[in-house]
Amino acid sequence: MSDAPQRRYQDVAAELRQLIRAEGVQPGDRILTERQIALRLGVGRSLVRDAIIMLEVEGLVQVRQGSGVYLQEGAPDTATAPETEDDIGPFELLEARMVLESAVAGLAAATVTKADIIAMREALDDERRSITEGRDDYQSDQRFHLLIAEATQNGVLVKMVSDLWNLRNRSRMWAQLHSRIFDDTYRSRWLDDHQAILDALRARDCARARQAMRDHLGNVSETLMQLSDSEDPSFDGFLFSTARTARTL
Amino acid sequence: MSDAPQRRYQDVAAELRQLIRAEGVQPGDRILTERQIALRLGVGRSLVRDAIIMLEVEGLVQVRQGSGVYLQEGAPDTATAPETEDDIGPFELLEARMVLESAVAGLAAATVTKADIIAMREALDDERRSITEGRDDYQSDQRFHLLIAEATQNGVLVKMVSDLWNLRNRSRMWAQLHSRIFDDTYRSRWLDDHQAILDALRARDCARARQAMRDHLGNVSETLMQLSDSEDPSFDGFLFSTARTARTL
DNA sequence: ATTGGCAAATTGGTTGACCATTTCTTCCAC
DNA sequence: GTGGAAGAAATGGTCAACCAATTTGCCAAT
Repeated sequence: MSDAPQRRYQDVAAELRQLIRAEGVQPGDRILTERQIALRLGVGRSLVRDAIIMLEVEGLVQVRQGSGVYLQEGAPDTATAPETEDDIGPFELLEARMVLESAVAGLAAATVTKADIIAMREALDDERRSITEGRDDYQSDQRFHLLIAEATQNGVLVKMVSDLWNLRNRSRMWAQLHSRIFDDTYRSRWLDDHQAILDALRARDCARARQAMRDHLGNVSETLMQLSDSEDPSFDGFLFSTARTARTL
Repeated sequence: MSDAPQRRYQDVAAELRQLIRAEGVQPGDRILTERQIALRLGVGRSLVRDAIIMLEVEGLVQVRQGSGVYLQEGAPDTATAPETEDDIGPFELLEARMVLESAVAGLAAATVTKADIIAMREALDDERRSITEGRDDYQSDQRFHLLIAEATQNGVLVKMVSDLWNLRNRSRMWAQLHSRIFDDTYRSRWLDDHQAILDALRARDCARARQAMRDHLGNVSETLMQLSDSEDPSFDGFLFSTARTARTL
């Protein structure tokens, strides 16, 4: 995707998370006031407000006017989950997609409607066109996967799949890996995978849909693995063997 | 959980989503400027900025200084997914948890360490204490489920499970349902479920762990179904039969 | 000693002016 | 006519001052 330099409030949010952990704030407790934080981090208060809104949307804190900012009850330990902001490894992401999307595909096979099938077929036509025209565009790919989630009629599942794609689109490492794909052979293969998934959905065969999605993401993983440079210190392939995941699904 | 009146920027964000849809903005296009939106909606620009940050964190838009605000490529159709802000039905959420957490449990069985097991056992001890002391507190329940996700060593999966619990904790309808649980029998039963999951994880039995998690959430669903008033117009149980889901997993 | 209410302090909310960056326009040199 | 540089316009970023809601604590009335 395009450039998009990080916005400053995101850095401040990261510092703020760290600060919350350092202060040993417990869930339900009040954290420092906006003014104190601004002073402490040496930034303006509006920047702190922006950062707090980010943490609020993420569900980490709760804001009450006239009272203060409170650490949300039941928030994951700030000590154990600091990687929200770190860049996410492609294979870590693929493993998560394998876990979620194959189960979603299985469910979708039980709930898919004729209209869903038609929309999916259009997405695949679009993808085929994209490949032959040499467009470097993953719109239709993403659209196909989202349509599967939408077929479950479950808004929460749609949001989760959508979130995963957002993570991918924002990942530095993924963009880096993606830039190495100069061969359209891969995309054709993935299109075949998609067709197989669609066929399974049309047949309303849950087990086959699940298996087809698993195979597809396994293929993607394999391709990316070949393209990866295992010498890169941030290479995370060895940690997330999709073979391991496939065995447990 | 406590009161927490909605913050104004969230309303503005909702209006802004609607505005984007009404204007027919396509992914990749630039939306109205902050000043135009402020004028259009009759609010201050800072409020618009706050709303935009929310949409940015949600992955719907992208902000570029000096240039404008752009609709993120590959964002889910603003027309088809307006329910992000609506309250989420308990059974819709339970179905999503069934899909995700059972797969996560299966994977965790392959990756769990001794330290993980110990931490989980402590969480269950805490839960047992919580029940006998009559504390009305779901901290240890949530903690147990999060520990399972953490055992996969996959930060993305941890974040997804954590997000699901956040949704639950913020759900009006869930709070309403929860307030009807006056009988500790349910919680004891769920504790037994948890123990069964832990046993499967200790045995590193993927299939059994998956099944135990599925059964557990099935039990929760059944209990809530009995507590539900099917006359309530917002009752969504009929839409999300967990039997349907269980068949496909 | 308890309680009710009032006032001050604290806290987040809002506004408007100004800053930094990007984009668009214009005009001149070639 | 074309290319490019300069500058004007537009856009998001930041800040400081002020506003509104909430909490706290004191003090008088009971």
